[in-house]
Amino acid sequence: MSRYNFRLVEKKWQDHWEKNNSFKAVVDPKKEKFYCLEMFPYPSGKIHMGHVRNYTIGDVLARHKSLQGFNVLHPMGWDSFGMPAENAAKENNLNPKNWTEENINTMKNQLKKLGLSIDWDREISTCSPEYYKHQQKIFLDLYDKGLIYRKESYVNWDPVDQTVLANEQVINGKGWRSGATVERKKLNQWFFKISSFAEELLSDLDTLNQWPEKVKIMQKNWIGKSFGCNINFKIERSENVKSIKCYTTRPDTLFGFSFLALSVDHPLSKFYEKDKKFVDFKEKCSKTGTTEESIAQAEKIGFKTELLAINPLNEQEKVPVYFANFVLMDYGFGAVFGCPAHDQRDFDFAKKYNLKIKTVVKPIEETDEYKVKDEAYTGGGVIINSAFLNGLKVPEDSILKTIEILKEKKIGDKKTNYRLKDWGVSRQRYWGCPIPIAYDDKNQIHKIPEKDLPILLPDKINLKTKGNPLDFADEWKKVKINGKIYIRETDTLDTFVDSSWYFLRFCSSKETNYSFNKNEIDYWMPVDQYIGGVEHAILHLLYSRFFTRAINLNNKEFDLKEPFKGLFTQGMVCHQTYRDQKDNWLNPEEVFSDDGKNYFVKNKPSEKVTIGPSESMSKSKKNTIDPEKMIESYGADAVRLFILSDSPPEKDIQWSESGMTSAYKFIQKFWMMSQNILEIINNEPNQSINNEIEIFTNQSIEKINVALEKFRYNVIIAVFHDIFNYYNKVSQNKKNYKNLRGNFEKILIVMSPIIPHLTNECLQSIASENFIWPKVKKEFLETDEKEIVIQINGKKRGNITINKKSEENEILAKIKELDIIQKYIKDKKISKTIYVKERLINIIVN
RNA sequence: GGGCGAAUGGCGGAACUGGUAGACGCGCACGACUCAAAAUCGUGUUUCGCAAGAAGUGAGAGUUCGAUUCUCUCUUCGCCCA
Repeated sequence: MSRYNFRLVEKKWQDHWEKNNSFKAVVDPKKEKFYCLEMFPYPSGKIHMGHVRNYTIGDVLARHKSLQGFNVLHPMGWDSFGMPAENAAKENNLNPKNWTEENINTMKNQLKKLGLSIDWDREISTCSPEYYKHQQKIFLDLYDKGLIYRKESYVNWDPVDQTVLANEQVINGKGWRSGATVERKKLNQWFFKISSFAEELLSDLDTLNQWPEKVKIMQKNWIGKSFGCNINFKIERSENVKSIKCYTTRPDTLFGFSFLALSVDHPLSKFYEKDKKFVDFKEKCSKTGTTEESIAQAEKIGFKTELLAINPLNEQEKVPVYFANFVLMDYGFGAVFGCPAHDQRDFDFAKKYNLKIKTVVKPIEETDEYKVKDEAYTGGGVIINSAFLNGLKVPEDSILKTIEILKEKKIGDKKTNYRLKDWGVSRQRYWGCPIPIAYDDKNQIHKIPEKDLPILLPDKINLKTKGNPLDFADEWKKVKINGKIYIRETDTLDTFVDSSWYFLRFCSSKETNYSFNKNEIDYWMPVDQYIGGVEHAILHLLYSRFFTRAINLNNKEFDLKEPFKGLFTQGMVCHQTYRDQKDNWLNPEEVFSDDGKNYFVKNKPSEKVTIGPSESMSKSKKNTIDPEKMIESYGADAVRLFILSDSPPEKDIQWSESGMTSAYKFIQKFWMMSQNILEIINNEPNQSINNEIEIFTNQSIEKINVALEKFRYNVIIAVFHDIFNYYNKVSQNKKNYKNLRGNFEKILIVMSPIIPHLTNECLQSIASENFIWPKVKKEFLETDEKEIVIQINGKKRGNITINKKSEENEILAKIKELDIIQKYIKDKKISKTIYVKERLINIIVN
């Protein structure tokens, strides 16, 4: 018998699927649909193991649903705008378009070698004009709906990449890509009004019952709804202002008021612009980033004004007014009241500038003499030192009661606030979707007419400019609208925009006139199962939820709010890291070991290698494994099997060579065993039925069904091994039972989502083309007899096989006769027995 | 600092709503085949103990006839937010 030649077999089936268009999805109202989507990749060059894991998980689901009779949509595309292409093109004097297209070609071929059940007819690429034309249309649509606006605002500026960064692209005050210290800069920017959907995006999380709880909590925190109060503080010693408005979530600590802090961008700042000290101070503040994190970490500094603010609850009390670096203009009104005793930030500030620290909340167990000492007290308790507020419970009663009082006194008003800010989408980059806007000489905004879309990116461009290359594309920038010459917007859209609606476009990717085909959207949407990395838990998913709502607004043709019905977030692929004696990272291929304990450098065998912890695969740590090489050495089925086998899909997986070879060995021995079974089936007819085969097969399928529902794919692989162990014994028996063929066929079908090439090859010789997912015969899941556990005082002491219909006293009588039990119960009184049906019997003696 | 989650053999991990802890795999040991090795196959493999038996799911308590599973306290680690 020949070894399994995976190269021939896998090629054969991949060609077969391609030729027959096996995975083409067509709207069919008579069939129930299933839209299975994995997050589409960025075409960076080659696929990596993370992709293999992501797309294998999705493929198993798509194939399973298809066998169950669903009409499955399983598309793939490319998130192909973005900086890596621009940077690579700059370095190598290429065109980003060519670089991207080459990568797409390579990666598409690699994905095909994995044997994925993808409808390639629907392929999209976000950098192609056929795609971004529609994105520009959507932009104009949202602009007309008032969901897009332009404003001057402070941004995170990356001085190396010369571009604006989103808050989440700033990590520890540094640009996520360049690593440069991020600065604050004021620029005209385009914004999407995501904040106007804040309440809806928050409350509708409750409807997403097939999303991981963890992701919903992350989104909830990100939206950050808070209740609070607007308070007007009267101001003394100023000719310019009579009062300043603050937002606070802790009005109940108002008696602890000891300073008022303003953002340096507060309208009041204009009266200080001639004061050199203030200008210097403002300059110093601009060195801090704009993220909450960088502001929290920076040292708290202030600029004291001559103004005094009056405590509205105690007008005798007047406190200084500062400009401070920790107050953000776009949160509340750019002004906060400082209560050092109960806010750590205010506490630090008060310590630094020697301001009063008055305790107004005490923990329940403390006396009224309690005083805050080394740090602010932010916990619950009771209000003290606060006149008519004294005794209120913090936070249950205190906040709402205080707001009521302030409202009565016409000092303040209840207010809900959100942490979620509008989404800045302008990027000073070439390789992105052009914004369909132009400006006249008075800088007035003009829409590019829809008939002139798409606005193509200029082919010829000098990428070696500082800043945005499009700013220097003089010819391209000029545009004629209604006979007048305008200047185009040269910023391009954040690539998160591209991925915020691609799942809609997949439904009708060939539709040329409209962005979507209503028929197809109505049928396919929402995505039934979305699969991807947890790193996109907040932004991509939130933006997509926003986009779907924004398109839905005032649109009778489009009836959808939540794009992703089910969400699954998979873990990362990790691998051991290696370093040489000089602490340089080493590739796994540069390392060898004779004993599996001590590792050495391959071309310098005397040099010892330091083994680091297993970390997520990354090029910088050189601990990546090339999927294509693995597929070439072991075959796609083996790679698919291994990537699913070792850990539950939501957890990180450790890549190991031994695990990979073990998967390969399984493929080989399963093939051998299958050939033996197929031979038995074809050669030796036999009329008897083997009940055991029936029971084993049905139980195995049931286990697989249960595990599939819960994405426990690693458990399915364990069942595969059980199946091999069992059928291998059956094959050694060499007896052909009447029910062997049917049962083995079912086994091959339920294994096919994970190892499709091998199973299809085997199925070809015994089954028809159109197999369906087998139904479990319940009658074979359980037998009449069952082994149950005997416990004495809760400890396991033995087993007994009983008939399921036996009564408790019958079983007990039998047990009393057993020798192994005798010694535990003789001379003792049985005070109680507990019988758990078909599970165990517990005898209590004393 | 806040939120969420995790901790089970040498390793990855299994265990339905509280009911036989360690499925399955890796590794390891021994054996078969072989002149030999690789490959393959077989047997064993939580710990202590010759055995009977005892202990055992990060630590400590609690609820229960019975706890990996529920409750409380603590430790360590991971992720997110600050």
